[in-house]
Amino acid sequence: MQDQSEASPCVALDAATPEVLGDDAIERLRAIAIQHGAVAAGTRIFRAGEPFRAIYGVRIGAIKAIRYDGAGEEQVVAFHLPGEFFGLTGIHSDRYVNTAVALERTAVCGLPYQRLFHVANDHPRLRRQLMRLMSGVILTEQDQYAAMAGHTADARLAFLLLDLRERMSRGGALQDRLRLPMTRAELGSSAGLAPETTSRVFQQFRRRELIEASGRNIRFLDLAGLRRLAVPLTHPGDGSGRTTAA
Amino acid sequence: MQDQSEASPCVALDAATPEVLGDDAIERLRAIAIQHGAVAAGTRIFRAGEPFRAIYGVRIGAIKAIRYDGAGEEQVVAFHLPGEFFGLTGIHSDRYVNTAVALERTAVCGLPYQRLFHVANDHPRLRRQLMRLMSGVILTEQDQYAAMAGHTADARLAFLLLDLRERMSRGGALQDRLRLPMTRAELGSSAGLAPETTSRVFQQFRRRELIEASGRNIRFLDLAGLRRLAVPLTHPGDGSGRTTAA
DNA sequence: CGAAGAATTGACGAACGTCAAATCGAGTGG
DNA sequence: CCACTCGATTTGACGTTCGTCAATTCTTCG
Repeated sequence: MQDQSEASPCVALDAATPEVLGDDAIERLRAIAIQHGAVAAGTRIFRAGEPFRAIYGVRIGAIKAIRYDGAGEEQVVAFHLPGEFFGLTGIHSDRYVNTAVALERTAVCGLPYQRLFHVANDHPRLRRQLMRLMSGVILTEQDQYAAMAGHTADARLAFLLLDLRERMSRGGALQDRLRLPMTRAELGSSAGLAPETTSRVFQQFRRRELIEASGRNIRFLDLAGLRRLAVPLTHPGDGSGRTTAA
Repeated sequence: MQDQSEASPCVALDAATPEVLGDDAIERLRAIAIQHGAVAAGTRIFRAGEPFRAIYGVRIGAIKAIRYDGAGEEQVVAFHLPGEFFGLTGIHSDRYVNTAVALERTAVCGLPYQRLFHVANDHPRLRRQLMRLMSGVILTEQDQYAAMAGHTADARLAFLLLDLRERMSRGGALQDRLRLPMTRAELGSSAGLAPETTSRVFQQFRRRELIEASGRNIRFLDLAGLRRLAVPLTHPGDGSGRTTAA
């Protein structure tokens, strides 16, 4: 279930091991994957409206997927962390619909879609893995939606923090410290909250001794308390972990 | 682009014509598709936690995908209209994560996933179509999310009504009348709003002469006005229509 | 060291949820 | 066919939550 994201998530699609995909598929994926070097914070990987060419995996760093609201206001649609894939919506539209921006120094790898499709032509197990990957993205999307709709600012942010904690500890034990790659404003935007509200909820969490937070550095003090606040996300009979996001 | 949903959306995957899929693929899809008879409102197609077997398409009627919030409160995740597919999240989890309930007299067709996968083994174009389908679902999910997050009740409901109008006129010209398959409470829940708020916004729309509404029957009086209210959904350089939803 | 952006804090008002009660409407059994 | 009944919808009153505007402090990076 764990992976070595830093190596290349594009070759370990959705945490698939070589045993799952087969050596030949791994080999050919490696051949078509484009390993991009690290880029600075603020770099755009692609922009909304550009023709779709490849899906991307995060190797190091973090990505935000954003849209521009009517008034040109930025709205965060999702965050993408190491081991996760993004740009998948382009498959349907032949164009990217979101803009992808690096939140910090970030390295991604690209899988040109046409070539990926050709490789999949020879590898049923890769095909199955791709379907699982996309299904997992739909799932995370729905989880996020359900966690936000109709809940208080407390519940949304508690959910987001716990979610980020899980996703940022891929392949290792869950940490009780983490460094957020995004600003309060970006975190709030992804939860449909104003920056000030986000900041106030952080203060409240501190007062209640649920977390310590100095700037972007977070320390979890009371996980049980946070979980009580957050939306439960009842996946009945679910023992498995989370998946990559769009 | 149009389809004959009532015949069988399972054979016209995501509005794919026979020319797109090829006659043989169509034939084999027809062979594995299970055409279920119409069921009464309130019937559960599947429940969260049940083992995943098939993805479903809506032929006639409407489906709501729901989850149960911590306190056992029902939360609407999505609506599914004729021609659209649901149950796709099961691919990842091997279980259904939502419960699917018929909102009115509804007929669906099932595509057993293992068999579908086998058919796709022989048909690259079907594989491509499946990827497009799932990508489209991710896209609609994100659209919905972006339209709800951080916007007023007015904007959310205006968006939802316009969205339902488009989706309920598949294959035909857009109607300015439609009959909503869901209650105010369900509509509100899917937008993260209380039933009372939903009702009040409807009253406001009536006073402003944006719509007529008696019970579930809606008539659009001022589309331009509604669009001004609703969230723009800027898909830059986008001339295409919408897609099926999860 | 300085500057620009990020985070915090306060005050205020608008938007929305909650509780409660009244009305409407569709389906049902007699 | 009609009265009845249960749920859906509406309406009102009220309190809470959250967004907005504005000012201040803190960080980070050049």
